[in-house]
Amino acid sequence: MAESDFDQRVAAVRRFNRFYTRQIGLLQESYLKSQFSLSQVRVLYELAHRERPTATELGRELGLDPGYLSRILRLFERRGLLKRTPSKADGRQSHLFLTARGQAAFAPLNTRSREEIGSMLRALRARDQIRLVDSMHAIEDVLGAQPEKKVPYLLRPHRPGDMGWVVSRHGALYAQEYGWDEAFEALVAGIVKKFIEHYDPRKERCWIAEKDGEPVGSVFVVKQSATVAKLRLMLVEPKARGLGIGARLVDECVRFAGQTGYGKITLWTNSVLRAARRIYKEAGFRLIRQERHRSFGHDLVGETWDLKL
Amino acid sequence: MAESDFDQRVAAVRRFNRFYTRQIGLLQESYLKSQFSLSQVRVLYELAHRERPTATELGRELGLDPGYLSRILRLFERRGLLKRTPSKADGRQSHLFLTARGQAAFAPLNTRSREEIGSMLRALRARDQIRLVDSMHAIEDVLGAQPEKKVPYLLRPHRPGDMGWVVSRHGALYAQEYGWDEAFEALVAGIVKKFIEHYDPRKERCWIAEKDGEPVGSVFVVKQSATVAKLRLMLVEPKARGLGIGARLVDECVRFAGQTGYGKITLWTNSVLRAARRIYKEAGFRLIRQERHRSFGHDLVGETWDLKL
DNA sequence: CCTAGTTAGTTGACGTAGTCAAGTATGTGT
DNA sequence: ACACATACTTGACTACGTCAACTAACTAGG
Repeated sequence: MAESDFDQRVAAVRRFNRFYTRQIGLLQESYLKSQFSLSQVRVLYELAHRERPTATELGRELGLDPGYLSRILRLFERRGLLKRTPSKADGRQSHLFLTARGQAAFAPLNTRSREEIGSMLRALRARDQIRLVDSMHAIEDVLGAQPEKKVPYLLRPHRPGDMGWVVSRHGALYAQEYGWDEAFEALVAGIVKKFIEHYDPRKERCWIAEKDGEPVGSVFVVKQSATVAKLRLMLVEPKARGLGIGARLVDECVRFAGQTGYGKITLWTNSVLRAARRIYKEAGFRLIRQERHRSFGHDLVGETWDLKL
Repeated sequence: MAESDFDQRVAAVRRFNRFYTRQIGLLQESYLKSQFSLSQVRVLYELAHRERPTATELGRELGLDPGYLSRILRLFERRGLLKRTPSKADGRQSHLFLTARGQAAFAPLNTRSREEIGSMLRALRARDQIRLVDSMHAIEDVLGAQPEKKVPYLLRPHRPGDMGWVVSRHGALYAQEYGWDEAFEALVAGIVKKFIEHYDPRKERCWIAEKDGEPVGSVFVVKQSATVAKLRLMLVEPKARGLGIGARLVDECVRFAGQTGYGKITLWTNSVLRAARRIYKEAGFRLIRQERHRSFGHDLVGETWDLKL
């Protein structure tokens, strides 16, 4: 009796595997239209969601043959999607990360996948959606999905629509959190306008942090002079704070500025922005000077921070 | 708020897909050791569990390219694993079915897969097993797995261990259902012994019906003379009745006898075996003669049934 | 400090699984 | 009777993925 129960469970699991094999097959069809194979997309995904993993780490996670993976990575590197930095701890390893171009290549795949799942889900009643998601969690839980160390957000270059978001969220959040008036939103709008009009892709950059498909953070690097980069408009949505997104954004800017050949990166902020100040400090910026000013309807202390590259 | 919930659900489904892609990858590794590719195994599985499907039906179910499937089927046919009978309803289609050899080739794969899932499940606590299976059911339910038309059993040729099962289950079931004494089990043992000792693979055959990995039915075709085949020892476990296993077993015998070149298939049964009699009748057998006899502790009416091939 | 053994990653050689497009024969709708 | 769809089949192709051999760097033990 108990044994027969067990056999039925085995049969149920096998049936589910067949069912889901097919299901995954259907969902993966979209990759066929892209320039990447399924394995390549999986690698891209992991690269976009991990903190500078090593090749072995990826191979283990995805169950890929090391040789095969090595080739995929080499291809990505040749196409300029990927860079490596040698590991300090272990000379055999490298830490891998997507370049802006790699992030840009991944973004549409990611979006399409999300849209497909979204439209599949939308076809279900809300309670079925919940039942589905709960069941999936239960399975992952039982089968011991390790509590993923992946970062739950991803960075990507800006694209149409992002600039409006940057302006409106800066306006809304600073109003809400510090009571700043519309003058600030206007200032941001001006910065953004200038960025777009004079955008120099070789020397300037914008990153948007995305979580569950929504923008939740931004940062800009603009050229102040041939040797000085300026970091601007760093923002993280309240609901996405505590994930290290701010630090990651700043980190990305510093790395970019370093690689691009700037000698220094500078930024201007205000003393009331405590969280941001801490991030700059941790990233290695030094406070250079302060000055009082009245802006956005408040008396503020402006600060200039620098980092030598 | 509601939209953010929705995004999180999409993210959860995507995470599960990644997780299960890997999971399935792990479970499928065993096929690498076999002589078949994953797709071939999937095709074999469907062939073993469906009633004479057409190629299109398989292709649709498995999501395979028709050309690719056609090649797989041709290969199976060349290896003698598969036969086709032209469809009467549609001249373009054929109905596919595994030969005994095909069933024999599939059986060990099936067993290994079941063992692997079994050992994975055994590593879980009973309540986690239940939670897993329930969740899988929920997912299939929500995602609308069509209420599978597959037969929940499969036929395979006999293998070591089966004969003991045939003898003991005949003994036990006839004792339980009709009160027959041990003389019947002895008779069965004699038949089985003779079958094994004189087994002629070209002209004789045994099928075991299996459900959830357990034998649940049997039937034998033995050579009575050069032109007459004899059907013997048809049995279906009570818990597996109502699935059409009996009819399928008899069907298989008739087909085999026909293909093998016999002119007639005959069988001997007793009038009390109502269910079996009906199956024989439906398969096209005609009652040839009856005779009273006392056997196994009861007064019985023996019957001989024939079918011209 | 040396050695043996392990691990990270790379490369070459290879086969076949799977795709795509064109073709044949049969069936279906108007 | 016609066009159009469907059920396969076949040929041609390739890139996906496997396997084994190799180098370089790390680790452990005496």
